[in-house]
Amino acid sequence: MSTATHETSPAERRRRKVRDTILAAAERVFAREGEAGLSIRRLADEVDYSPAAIYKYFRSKDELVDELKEAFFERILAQIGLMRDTSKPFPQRARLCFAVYVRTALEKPHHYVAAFSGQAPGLAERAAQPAPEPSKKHQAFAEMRGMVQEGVDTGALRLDLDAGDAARSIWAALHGLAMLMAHLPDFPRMRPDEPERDRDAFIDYHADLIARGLEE
Amino acid sequence: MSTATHETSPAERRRRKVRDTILAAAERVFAREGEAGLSIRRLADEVDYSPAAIYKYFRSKDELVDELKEAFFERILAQIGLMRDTSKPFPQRARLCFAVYVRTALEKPHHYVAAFSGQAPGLAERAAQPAPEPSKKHQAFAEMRGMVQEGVDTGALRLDLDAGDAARSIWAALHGLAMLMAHLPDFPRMRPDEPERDRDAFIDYHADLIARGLEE
DNA sequence: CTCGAAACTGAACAGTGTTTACTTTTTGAA
DNA sequence: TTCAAAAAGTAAACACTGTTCAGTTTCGAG
Repeated sequence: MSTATHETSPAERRRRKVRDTILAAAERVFAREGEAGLSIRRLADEVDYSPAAIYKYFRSKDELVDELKEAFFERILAQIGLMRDTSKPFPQRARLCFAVYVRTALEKPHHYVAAFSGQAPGLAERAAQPAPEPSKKHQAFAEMRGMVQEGVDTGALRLDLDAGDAARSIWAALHGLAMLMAHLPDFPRMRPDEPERDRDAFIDYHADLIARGLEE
Repeated sequence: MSTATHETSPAERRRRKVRDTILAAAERVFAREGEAGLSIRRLADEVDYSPAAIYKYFRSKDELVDELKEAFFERILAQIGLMRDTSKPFPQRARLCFAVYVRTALEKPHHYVAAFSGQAPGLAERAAQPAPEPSKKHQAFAEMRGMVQEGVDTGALRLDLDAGDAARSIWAALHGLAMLMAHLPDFPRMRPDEPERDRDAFIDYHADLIARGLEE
């Protein structure tokens, strides 16, 4: 190192730029066609490199895709974070927060589904890192728990609630709707002969039902 | 046809037997290793046929796997059906039914996850069949709706509930827990430093929270 | 026994993620 | 400026995948 600060050498910056180009191209394809549509060869084509070149920037396809997923979950985290400091009263705020989670997840259904499809990082490679992931998922969970705790403390929610368990349950319920809607393109409608349904409205409905389970 | 009834000729029976053998082998592998671990070549090896032979019995791997998934969902349907005629009072019965859905789903996590992973049969091949699937999924949903309707009619649940919407919401909430637990091998626990958690107990907890949202 | 249909197979096609050996380019110091 | 070492990039191969096709073998009814 020549000067002083942990600077970025020109080479380093150039490298980072190429890496980002690859990542951006991958993001484009992935958003439209999901993991199935994203092949290394196609990606290499898109950025005008050889397939092998990709491996100079990412250890594997999984690692590359993981980065896309993490980035997306960071957005989910940010969006529900925005709800935290809203001035609305608690019951509304909670419902809004729930709905925002699902709505944001559905901005990129392929990303969201993929985030819960890869091998659970427990069976395959256990004891790899001692503290592998405070991953965005966990942060999103922590955010939920914080909100529940506030509700319990202020008396807006049942007093006998354990914030952790309640947050887990909430998360599961929201996750389910997100997954279902990501999978069934017009979910609230279940048969073709039913009338078209408003997805947004149903998300609110679901959020309300969850909130009710915590209140009373 | 020679005699009278829609009988099964020896050839037909032999064919069915081979088909079932393949299906059984596929089931074995799939239950242990999921769709990723089930390749046509490996399956062919397992049943001592050539890979091409499989295609005399199944149009594609997807069709084969679909049969495994449908069969499994039939079991889920049967299990929650058992709860219907239980003599327990409604609130308990509902909670039991919810829990049974999740527990049965987790008997074969790979099956359950795969059932919601294949392409949503809407974007790709629309207008293929007019009435493509009253699939077991829909029947399971219908079962839930029936239960909700009973609860509303007997006054055990809120009177303003739409049975259809409520059932959808319930399904989503249960689906979420099943998916989460299928993905995270020790779900209620989120960090390795937390104490081990009882999965079964948490399923009951979740079922209770859902039920509360419908009562009061 | 015969002949057509059904069962079955080996080989290939087009695709996948990944690795290896090799060439080209860039870089930092003498 | 020169020169060697390191980094960037690549063609070709490996070991897979689902699937198809041209054949061969087996079987069952007339």
